[in-house]
Amino acid sequence: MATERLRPIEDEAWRGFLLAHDRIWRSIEAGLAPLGVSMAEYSVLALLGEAGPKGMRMSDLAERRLMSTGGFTRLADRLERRGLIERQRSVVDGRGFNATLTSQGRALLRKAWSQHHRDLRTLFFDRLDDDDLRRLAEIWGRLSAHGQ
Amino acid sequence: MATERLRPIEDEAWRGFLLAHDRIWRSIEAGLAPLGVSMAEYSVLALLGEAGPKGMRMSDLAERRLMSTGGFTRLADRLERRGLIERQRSVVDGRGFNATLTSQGRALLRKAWSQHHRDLRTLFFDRLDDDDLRRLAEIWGRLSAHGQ
DNA sequence: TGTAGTTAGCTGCACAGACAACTAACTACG
DNA sequence: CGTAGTTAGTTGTCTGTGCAGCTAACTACA
Repeated sequence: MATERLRPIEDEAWRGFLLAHDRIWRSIEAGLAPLGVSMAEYSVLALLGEAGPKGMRMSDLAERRLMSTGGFTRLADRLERRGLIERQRSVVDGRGFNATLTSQGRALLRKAWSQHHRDLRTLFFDRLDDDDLRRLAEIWGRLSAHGQ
Repeated sequence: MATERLRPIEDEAWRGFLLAHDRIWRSIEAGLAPLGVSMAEYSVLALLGEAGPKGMRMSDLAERRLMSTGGFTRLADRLERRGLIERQRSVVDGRGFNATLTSQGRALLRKAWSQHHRDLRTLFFDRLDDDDLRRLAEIWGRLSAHGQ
């Protein structure tokens, strides 16, 4: 309970983290918006793009996206309704579904990917050198480490 | 259009950023949840706490919170309905309202603040030394710089 | 093999927030 | 002073997501 005030440098590092994330996230969303995809939607297409023709299980997609399975069902519904992905009942597990990109989905992914990377460059990578990137990666590792 | 693949270190720095933010954000929300406040609600209380008895304008709060004024009206409604803040018509500008903490709000802020800082310590500050913090602050600065 | 427990995904409901349209109040300029 | 334009805040509507509860399918163990 004896939590004492943050020191200025702590405050700056923390507030900056939140602010930078917010700013960059919004910018990237705004870049994708003209293509009609949100970050959430884009990232599903990207995951399926990486997965190739065998696709991915719904639950794995939900987990990678860090969202609830309920929420992900709706997200997949939207993508399927727009003809960007397809769901097939899994052969090995009758409860599950396998999602794959349609060719339309693949086409949109290409455009979105290119936009996304362009924005990422100007917002993030152009402003950081390799030393920064290594340091960041190392810091993320420490922040995610299990114990304290 | 010649956007080439991300290098591994870029990928790691970027993905780690998103992941770390998500993880920490959720943990802090979870810490506040038993007190019945979300991060959004807490941060309004915190802003009003800093502002002192003179309070803050609705629009300034919305801006600091990086949310739409429409959305902020609802957020303020919730806090007011729970007796945590009060709105008074501004004396100097008849269109505006000034929000201030009630004593109930101040009491809740104290508890939430302490919880928030405890979590922030174990999730963030305990894992980073001053050199990390300085480096982060510097990086956030570069990421928010206007031009490229 | 049958039964108990678990898992995958879907659905109903609730809620936070965005956006656009609106009203009331302010400002500037002829 | 009056009129045109701007600003502060609210409201209606919509969308995305979480959670709890559900069904169907799987697994393990007696």
